[in-house]
Amino acid sequence: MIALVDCNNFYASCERVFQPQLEKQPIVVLSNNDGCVIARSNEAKALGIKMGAPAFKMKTIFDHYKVHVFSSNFALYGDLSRRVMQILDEGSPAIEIYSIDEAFLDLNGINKLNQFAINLRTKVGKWTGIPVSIGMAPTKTLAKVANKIAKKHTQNGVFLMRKETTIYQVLKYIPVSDLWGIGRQYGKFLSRNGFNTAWDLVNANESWIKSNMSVNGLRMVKELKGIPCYFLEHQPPRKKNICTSRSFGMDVIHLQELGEAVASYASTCAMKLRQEKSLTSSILVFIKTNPFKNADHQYNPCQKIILDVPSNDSMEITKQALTALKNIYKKGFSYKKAGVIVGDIVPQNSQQLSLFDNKDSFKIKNIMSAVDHINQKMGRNKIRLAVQGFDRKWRLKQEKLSPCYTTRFSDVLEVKV
DNA sequence: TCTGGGGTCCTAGGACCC
DNA sequence: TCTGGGGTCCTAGGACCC
Repeated sequence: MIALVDCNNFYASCERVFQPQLEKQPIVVLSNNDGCVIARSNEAKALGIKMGAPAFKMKTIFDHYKVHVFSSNFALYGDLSRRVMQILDEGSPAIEIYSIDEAFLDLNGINKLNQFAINLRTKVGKWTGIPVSIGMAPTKTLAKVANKIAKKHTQNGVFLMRKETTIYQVLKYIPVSDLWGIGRQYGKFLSRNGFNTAWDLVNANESWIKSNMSVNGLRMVKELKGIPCYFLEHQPPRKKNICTSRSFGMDVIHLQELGEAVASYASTCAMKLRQEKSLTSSILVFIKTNPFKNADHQYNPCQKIILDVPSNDSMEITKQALTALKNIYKKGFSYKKAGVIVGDIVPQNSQQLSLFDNKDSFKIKNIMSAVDHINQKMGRNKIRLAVQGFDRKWRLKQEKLSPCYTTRFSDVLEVKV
């Protein structure tokens, strides 16, 4: 048996932990640059605020219903996530952290499943302030279904789906588009072909499913029938690509400022590579104009540079990224977004050296680990490359940012007695 | 004024090799 | 009359997830 633990309205719940007066109040959290709604409390959902809605179009509703609006505070969400996952890890035989707010648990050897889940949920709530829902079933896909029921149709936030009769009964009420692995396109496609509920898929012709929805669709159907096709991954697999990109808070015109942004994203990619103990062999830089400004000329170029020797050195990766940027930059456009993607990633310990490379890689490695160490201790970007700039006018818009209650000393709550 | 960021996997088709 | 069989690698496009 597998459990899926999912934090309810995670980002919105995080904002509420340190502001309990917001209990029962509508809350939304906006994407970077205060662009779109990416999380909503139940009260905000009830007001009809849609996921992904552009914030500027919702302003009247926000004002009228006194919705509490937050910029995203990933330092806070990441830290609370880490705390929730730690509790789940300690309380179960094995865990796969699936995303910032979800984890699969291996339930092997646990007897009273319902009681176990209720206790776990209470503990997470008490220790972190984050409400979670827990669904339990024989496969990951079914655990996802069970979780949905737990969240929407139970008092205690826990739902166990084990007996075949229970499972099939539930599947008759689940629309195909609610299933894990069915997105917009497959949802429409299946409905055109007469499949409405998950139960219809259980009874579908498997070879038709495979030829129309690839092997992934087939796996999903098998999992609905209780045959496991996806297993717990105890160690996160090495990433194949790492991307750092942002929209700008304002239009950026000059190469200089664009360069600061690209240099910053490149150094962040290099830092993420070092965290993963990986090296990249290719660096892709892209810049984009604003696609919503129809009247403006659009220009969305990219360039990829292949490295002779795989690297995770910030200086090297940034230098290459800036070369690519200079190649694609054109005057006369207003740029809205830029990004760096590193790919062809290999493990740090299997670096293919070059016969003609005369860099002192040992020295560079020491520099980078000293920089990482200082930045970890003293705050992000305390030590950085000068090309990353100092004004950073292109920075994100974050007008409603909450304090980093748990990760920054100056933001720790004060209690007056 | 104003519209996010970060990933994975699969398949088909085109190129190449022997 | 009529043109094999077995591979690899790369890319673009399309689907999905959070």
